[in-house]
Amino acid sequence: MDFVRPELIPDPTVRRLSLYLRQLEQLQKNAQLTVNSKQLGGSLGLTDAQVRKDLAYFGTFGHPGVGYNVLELISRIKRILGTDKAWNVVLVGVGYLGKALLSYAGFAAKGMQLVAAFDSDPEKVGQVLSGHEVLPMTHIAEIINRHECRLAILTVPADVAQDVATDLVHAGIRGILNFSPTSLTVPPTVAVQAVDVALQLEQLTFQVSLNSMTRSGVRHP
Amino acid sequence: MDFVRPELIPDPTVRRLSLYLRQLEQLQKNAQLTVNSKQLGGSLGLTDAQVRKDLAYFGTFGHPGVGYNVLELISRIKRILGTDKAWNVVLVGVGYLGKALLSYAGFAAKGMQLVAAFDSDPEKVGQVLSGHEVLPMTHIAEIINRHECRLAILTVPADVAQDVATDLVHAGIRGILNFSPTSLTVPPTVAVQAVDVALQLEQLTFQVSLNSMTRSGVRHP
DNA sequence: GGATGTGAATGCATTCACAGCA
DNA sequence: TGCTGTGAATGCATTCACATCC
Repeated sequence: MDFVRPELIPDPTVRRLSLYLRQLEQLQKNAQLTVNSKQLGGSLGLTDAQVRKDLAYFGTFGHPGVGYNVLELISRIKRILGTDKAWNVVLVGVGYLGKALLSYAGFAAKGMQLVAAFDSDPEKVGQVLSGHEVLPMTHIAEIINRHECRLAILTVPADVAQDVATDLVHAGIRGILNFSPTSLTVPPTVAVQAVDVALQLEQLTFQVSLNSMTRSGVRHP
Repeated sequence: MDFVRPELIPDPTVRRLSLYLRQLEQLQKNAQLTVNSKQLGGSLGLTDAQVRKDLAYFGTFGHPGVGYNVLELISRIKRILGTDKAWNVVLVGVGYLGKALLSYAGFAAKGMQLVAAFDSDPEKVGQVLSGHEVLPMTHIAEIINRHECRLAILTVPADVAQDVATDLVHAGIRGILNFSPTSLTVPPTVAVQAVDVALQLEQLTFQVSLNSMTRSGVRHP
């Protein structure tokens, strides 16, 4: 990577970087060559200043009077996010969700190589799903080592998630995409991203309840 | 709901409310009767002050010198989030992900009634998946009306997501759980929660790259 | 002219620290 | 004493506004 003092980049900025990338890839498909901060932010509901400040954390790659070169910006952001390289990934827990993720094409598009899937259920071990053989949990450490995996997708039941996570970390995993509804405790050298559909549904019901309140019912001036 | 000036509650607070609820339900299983702000926050990596401030937005239901009554707090938070009532939900887009979500038990646990699934593919229409018959898209408005659905789960390809979302909103949907990797444009009366696995993977690769940089490589003082 | 990059100003969210209650 | 609820203080993130450059 090529920016200074990386530790003090705001988390929200990194989130938006992914959004910019998504938007830019769309523009690229439409054969648009350059984009300015107002356009890029507008479709995402962000201000132009926000976009410029975000990008400025990582260097200065805009062109005053013109905007940003779409292809250039795509490649810069990919390098920043680390998706310009290939990553080997393991998936643990082949339930409904795990199966769905095994057949998810988006991983490969982001440079993710799914090298193996694991499950503790002997019934599932040996099955081949979307081209991936399900292996027993006992092989986790060996496979992670052999393929130098740094990322894991965790789709096991909540009550075993912490134990599995600890094993993964010991085996060398440095980032976990956690689909189990539990807060994992891991060393500070390990990153965790939580995906919790139930939680997001609750956010929705809250917002919807709120909207229906503030618009129809009593006004709060 | 029973709190004043709901429009000025910080978004992060609402997110954490869901986390508290998850934690509290765990405590309930362990038959713990009360919990103080330090315990509740600790397991989630939050300070005690944070917990107290969050809860105080919605009233005063702690007991000085004691803490919070677990059962009472669960029921209060559920009421705040709106998950004490039942919600009818439709799912649109029966791909790999849609199928996985149809068999997801977590919905029912949060009071969600999945009333129908829709897909535009004639091959899929008529199939019964996890007890839900797949209906053609032409029936969306009618079903939403008949069951007074306010929530929708959107698992269609990105290029049709905006059109489907617009239809859903016209049919009366007020909250969308969006799994398509696109930013939806909807009226301010409609809430959207985005679930983007590819995006979260990018966050992970960023953090992992960062960690391996700042720990082994050059230090940035 | 048109758009970037950036210090300064603003606006939020988190943390502190303590009064008050059981 | 132990813990809550909360104004005050701090710390971040966003927005403003303008000097700068193509």
